[in-house]
Amino acid sequence: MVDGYGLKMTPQRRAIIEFLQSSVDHPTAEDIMNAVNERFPMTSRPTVYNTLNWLKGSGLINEVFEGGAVRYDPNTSPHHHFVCRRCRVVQDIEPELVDAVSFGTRLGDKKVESFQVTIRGLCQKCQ
Amino acid sequence: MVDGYGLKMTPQRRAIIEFLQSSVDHPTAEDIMNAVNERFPMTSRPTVYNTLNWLKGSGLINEVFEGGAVRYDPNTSPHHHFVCRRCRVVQDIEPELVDAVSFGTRLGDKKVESFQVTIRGLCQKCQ
DNA sequence: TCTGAGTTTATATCTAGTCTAAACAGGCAT
DNA sequence: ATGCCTGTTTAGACTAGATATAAACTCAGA
Repeated sequence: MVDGYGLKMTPQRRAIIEFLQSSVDHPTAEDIMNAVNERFPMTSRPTVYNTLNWLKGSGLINEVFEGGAVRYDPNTSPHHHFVCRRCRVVQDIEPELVDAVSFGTRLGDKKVESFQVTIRGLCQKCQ
Repeated sequence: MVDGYGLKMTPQRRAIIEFLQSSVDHPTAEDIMNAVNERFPMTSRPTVYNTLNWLKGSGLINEVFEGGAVRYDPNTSPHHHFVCRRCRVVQDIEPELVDAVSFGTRLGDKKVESFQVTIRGLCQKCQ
């Protein structure tokens, strides 16, 4: 998974990678730290974050939901959001501009209540 | 905006609501607190959060991005995510299950680089 | 005026994540 | 083998975002 990315393999990093590869439930950094500490007690928090940020930078893993502060939107009609990678501005996207995601109220076993499309890229100013 | 929701109007709440209504850029709680404090110095952080949570519960505003911990996903192929409202589990949704969002590499003035669909509802166990 | 429900405030606390400095480990030249 | 250099790990301090608690305040209604 990692060869060729210039990463020096260490037991801690191997444990983090193996845990991620075996996981199916999108663990948080905390989950990962707990799991790795069962095999390598005393693996420190910064090591976990260092490794995760590095794997992310190499494109080997993705962040599913960005953390950071919650943002509030007074527009409660259905619409989507565009986030600029550079300046972080968030702009509303009217739904008709997007080829609507359309599916029933069920998705396999799941009862769908709402969905949100987050589009990422560069805004006009940042291009 | 608020009449009929059983909310008692106070200057702080009015300022928060008016600021939100005039905003187009999805402010954070911090942004809101700073803005309200220009009109009502010493409006405390808990008051801002109380009011926001209350407006959210009344459906008058939406949270655009959930805060909380970042989650990591070793699956780097394009796919979407389902989040259960009750148990918070996150499951991968293969893209072919969703009527794909399709649009060009431009959306008006914006350069689109990626997009992510987050579907919310109840998972099988929680229904 | 008094009372009490609801609101605001200050403060403490919690969680997620980053920064810094010191200790440590391994590879390479001498 | 010894010493140096680079990169890694660790502990601990720190920051930001958010919540909990308890005391003080406000104001409508008796």
